[in-house]
Amino acid sequence: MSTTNNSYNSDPLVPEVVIQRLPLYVRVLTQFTNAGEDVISSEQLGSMLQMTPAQIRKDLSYFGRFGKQGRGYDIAMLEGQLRAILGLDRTWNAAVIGMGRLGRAVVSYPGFAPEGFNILAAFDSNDDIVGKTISDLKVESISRLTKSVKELEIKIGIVTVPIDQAQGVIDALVEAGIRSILNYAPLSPQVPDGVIVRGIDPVLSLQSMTYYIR
Amino acid sequence: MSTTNNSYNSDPLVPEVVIQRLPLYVRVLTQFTNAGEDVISSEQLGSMLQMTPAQIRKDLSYFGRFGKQGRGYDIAMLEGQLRAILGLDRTWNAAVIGMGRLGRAVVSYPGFAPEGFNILAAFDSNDDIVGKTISDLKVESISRLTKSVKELEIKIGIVTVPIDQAQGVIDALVEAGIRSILNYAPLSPQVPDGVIVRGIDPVLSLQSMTYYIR
DNA sequence: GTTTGTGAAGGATTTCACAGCA
DNA sequence: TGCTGTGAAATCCTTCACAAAC
Repeated sequence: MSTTNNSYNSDPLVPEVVIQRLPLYVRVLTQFTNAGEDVISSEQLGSMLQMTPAQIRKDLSYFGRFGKQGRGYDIAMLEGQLRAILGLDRTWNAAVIGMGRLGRAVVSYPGFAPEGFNILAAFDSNDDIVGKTISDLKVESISRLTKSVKELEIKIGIVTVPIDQAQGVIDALVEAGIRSILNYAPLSPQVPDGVIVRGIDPVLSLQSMTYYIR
Repeated sequence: MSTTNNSYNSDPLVPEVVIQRLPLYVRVLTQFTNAGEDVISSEQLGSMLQMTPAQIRKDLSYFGRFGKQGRGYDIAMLEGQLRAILGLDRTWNAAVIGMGRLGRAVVSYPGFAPEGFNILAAFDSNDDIVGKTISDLKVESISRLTKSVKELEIKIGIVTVPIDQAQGVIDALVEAGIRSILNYAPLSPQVPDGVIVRGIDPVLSLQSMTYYIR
């Protein structure tokens, strides 16, 4: 996918792969709530996600005992628990760096805010763009990154600059104290331990699919 | 990730995880070629990608013996071999289904064509959009999907419709003979064995990062 | 009867460590 | 000497299978 790119694991007690599946569970639970259901079994969850019921039960068992034998899981309760575990029971402030075509698409994407991810700042290195307002965001110079990150309590950096600027921007984000980066640039950046980078790279996803259809 | 979402594995002799890393190697090798280098060691590749040299050597050993002891790998040769293994030594035709905001961003993204992925057709269910030309593509009705997929030899479907239409569109793609789908809709679709789906979902990526910074 | 939670088993992946070659 | 290729060891992850709970 795009693709995930990370090596940091703050808590080896819970495998990274498990953490990455929890949002999938949250998503299915939300769908079931909207469909008016109350209770769901690991069997049902598994068939929605094309995975085994045992894996779902094992994943959940890292965090507690959420189900009732003979019945299954209370959907609303489980969704709430998982959201709390993932830190989704609050909002998160993000900044987008790079306001070209991609950055504009990202700030106007309507899928972030409903999930609690608020893009509060936009940055660019190009003086022709700095100062303009795009999707209600006043574009700032990258030199103001550290200042704005502090003032706005930004915890997530979204990198949408061209590839040749990406490592520099990521260095600047790390310098500014950001520990979570969503990277749209097609490279694997170097980051210190403790900083998590997830890559969004459709080309990489396509390039591994072709192996199976070639 | 974005995020990857797949369960099909046509050749269990080579683990899926290995296949997914090969495009990363290709990308780094391309960078090194552009930087004028001739030879690279597993140590160097590993430090670029923040992974162990042993893993890289083991991954490559599934496909052959590409290196020279005491020296490393010839960059151009290794890149060529990996591209051939992945099926990247040819072009691939793709169709985008859903020409709203996201679909327009995808067809105008300049990163696909240089890597050999050509978007040759665009579809939408909305009659107000069908017939319009967007980025040189005449938008067709979804009812023409099967016909156009055959005529244009399209092998990859890129799904950018709203969530409530996504499963239906994916069913139609499978029906039309497509076995590789890049899915931008935020759901885990049901697909038969033999069809590969990779999901591009920035929200899912963010939702697992917050666990580590909460 | 149904379904969870979980040790134990099994399988997959990564890392080690070193023989062999340039 | 330097670095690959690879069996063997170690680690990690998934699945099994069943006692316990409803």
